Amino acid sequence: MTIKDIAKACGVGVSTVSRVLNNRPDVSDDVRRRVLEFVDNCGYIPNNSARDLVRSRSDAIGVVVRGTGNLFFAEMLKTISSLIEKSGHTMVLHFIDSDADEVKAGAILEREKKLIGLIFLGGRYDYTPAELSLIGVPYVCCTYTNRFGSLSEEDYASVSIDDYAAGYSAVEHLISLGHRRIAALVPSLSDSSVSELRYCGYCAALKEHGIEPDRELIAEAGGCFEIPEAYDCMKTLLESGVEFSSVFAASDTVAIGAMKAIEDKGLSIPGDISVIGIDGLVVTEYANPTLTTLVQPAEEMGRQSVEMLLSLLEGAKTTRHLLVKPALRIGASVRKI
Amino acid sequence: MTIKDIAKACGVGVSTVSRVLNNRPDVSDDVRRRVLEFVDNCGYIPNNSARDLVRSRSDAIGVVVRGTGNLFFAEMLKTISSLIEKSGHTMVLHFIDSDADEVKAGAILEREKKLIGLIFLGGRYDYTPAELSLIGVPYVCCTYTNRFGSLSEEDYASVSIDDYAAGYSAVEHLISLGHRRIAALVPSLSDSSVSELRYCGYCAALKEHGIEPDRELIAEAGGCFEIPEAYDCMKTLLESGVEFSSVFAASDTVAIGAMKAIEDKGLSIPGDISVIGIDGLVVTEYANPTLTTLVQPAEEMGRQSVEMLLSLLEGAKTTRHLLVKPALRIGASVRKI
DNA sequence: AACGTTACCGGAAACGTTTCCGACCCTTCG
DNA sequence: CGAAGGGTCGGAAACGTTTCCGGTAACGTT
Repeated sequence: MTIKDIAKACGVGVSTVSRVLNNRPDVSDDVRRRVLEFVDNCGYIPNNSARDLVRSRSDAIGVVVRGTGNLFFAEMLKTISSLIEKSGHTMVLHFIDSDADEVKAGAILEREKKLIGLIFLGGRYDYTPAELSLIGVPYVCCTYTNRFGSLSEEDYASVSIDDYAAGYSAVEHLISLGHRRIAALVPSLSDSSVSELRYCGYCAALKEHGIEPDRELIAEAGGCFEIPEAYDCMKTLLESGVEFSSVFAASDTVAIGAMKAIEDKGLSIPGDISVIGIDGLVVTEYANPTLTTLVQPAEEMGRQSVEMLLSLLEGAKTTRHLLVKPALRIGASVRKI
Repeated sequence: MTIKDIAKACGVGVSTVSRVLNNRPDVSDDVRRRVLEFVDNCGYIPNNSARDLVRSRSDAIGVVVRGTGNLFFAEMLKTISSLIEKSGHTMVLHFIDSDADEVKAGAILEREKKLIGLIFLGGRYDYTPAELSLIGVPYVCCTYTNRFGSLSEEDYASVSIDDYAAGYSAVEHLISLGHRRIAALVPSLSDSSVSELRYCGYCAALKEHGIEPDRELIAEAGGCFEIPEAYDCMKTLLESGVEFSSVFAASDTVAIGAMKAIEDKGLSIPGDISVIGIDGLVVTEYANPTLTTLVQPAEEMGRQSVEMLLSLLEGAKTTRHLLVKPALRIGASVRKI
């Protein structure tokens, strides 16, 4: 069944059928109705390859995910996937390693699959306009904030929580409960704007309250917010003998690893050490103890990313930047001292 | 840059270039080398739309995931995605709700995207040959075992752990440590072969050891191995006043929810109640207490699924069935009584 | 020497759509 | 009454590839 068959069956030309199917004007209501009615009943499935060929582009939106051990992305992916589908597009998913270059990966993907748009999940912090110009289609950087000014506002679109505020709030919460010696567990700072910003929030909150950040309390975990790396990192910190009453984990997955390391040392949470995370993963609501964390709404952010990309695809010239406010979710992993 | 350009540049015909690019015979070594050399240096990107159009099929493999809250699938997806990519195909991911029909969804997806193959993650237990015949391309049912004989071996291909054995071993482990009153927490039995089989393993192990399964100890959670549903289900069971010393959770996510419910009631694990799961999620290695579970190797199973599908695509007539043996991972959530 | 076979190659059709262009009819206006 | 213009439509080119088919040259066989 092709549009040629439809044309023949309806006694019209193929171009007319094409116009009807694409909601174009220049078709009389009478013909439009006739064609539409026939199409509805004949089980016609458009041939995307043919459309893509002549338009020399596809209907696919690429999603590049960096940091696959990060459960937060898994939570977002479902929303993103279903919204992309609902909008009539196809999602092309691409996982990359934490040390890979997502812009390059996205650019390759774009050309190979003839993407019309891209969503990046888990960004570095040091994009340059030159790099980004490799990408020839609209894109949204989700989970990325250009806090360090390597880009101007018009260079990109973004959806993220205010990672700086999240780090700041987390630490402020600890301080408000009497903590002064607060360790920080952050994934490779240079790899991610998220990590970097949350760390900066940590430092700022400390300074704001008259506490000088202590190099000894800052542990840089490898990887991309993965649990095992966080565990190892926390273990090393504990064995270093440095004193602290609480841990600021740069993400919930990091917190999960950290909590385990603490417990394995025979220490209790929050009895001996308090732990706070950022992300608000579902699973940490069911952890023991329940993690106190700053929630970034996965579904909301996924939805906003897709909607923003779609509006860019429709030609909206105003590249927007959405900064969601993180919300404190009080668990049982932090105590007053 | 098209193959026509390449043909012109190399002084050969387009069909020759096409043959070279597709590794076809009937090309002299000399010409082949010349074309290949040129192609390597000119940054040619094949136009998939054109290829798909003339072949009237794409290069895409569909992955239909049912039960999105199940973290196990998230762990598999990365492997599946990267292997599909590495094989030169495109992955089309499709999440469906726990009450949706994955065969129908797969069939639609197949036609719309002109898929060449499908992988199903999270299957029902009651497929019929008639239903499956809706799917016109090779497919692999991952996480599905045709234990109930509605299908014959040639009707499908599958990769899964021996879910029956997993349920059996889990319960046997509990019994070997002195447990006799073992509650079972299973997601909607009728929805999933996995759930059903693990439950059967549970019953069989009990009977084998002279314990009659007690209806009161069996709690059916809604949903698809989701944490919150499991929590609610466990909570209800605890409040029902039935006595038991341990819980057989049909999956690790179920176990996570169950453990939380138990702790929220002020009971300790494994002090008051032991918990055993199935899946071997990374996150449960870092739970408190570490979950005792039967590991199904996510990466291995993802790899096998893709490889099996690829071999089917190459025309292998032997539909295979892989049944991975689950491995007991001892944690701290079960105690001897 | 004639013929068959093999290896290699190029031309051209075909895939199903979009879109450009021209054509037709009808209305309106000078 | 003729021209202009808008509304409606169909034909055909074009997109870039694969594949069928036919052709040529070289070589071996009878």
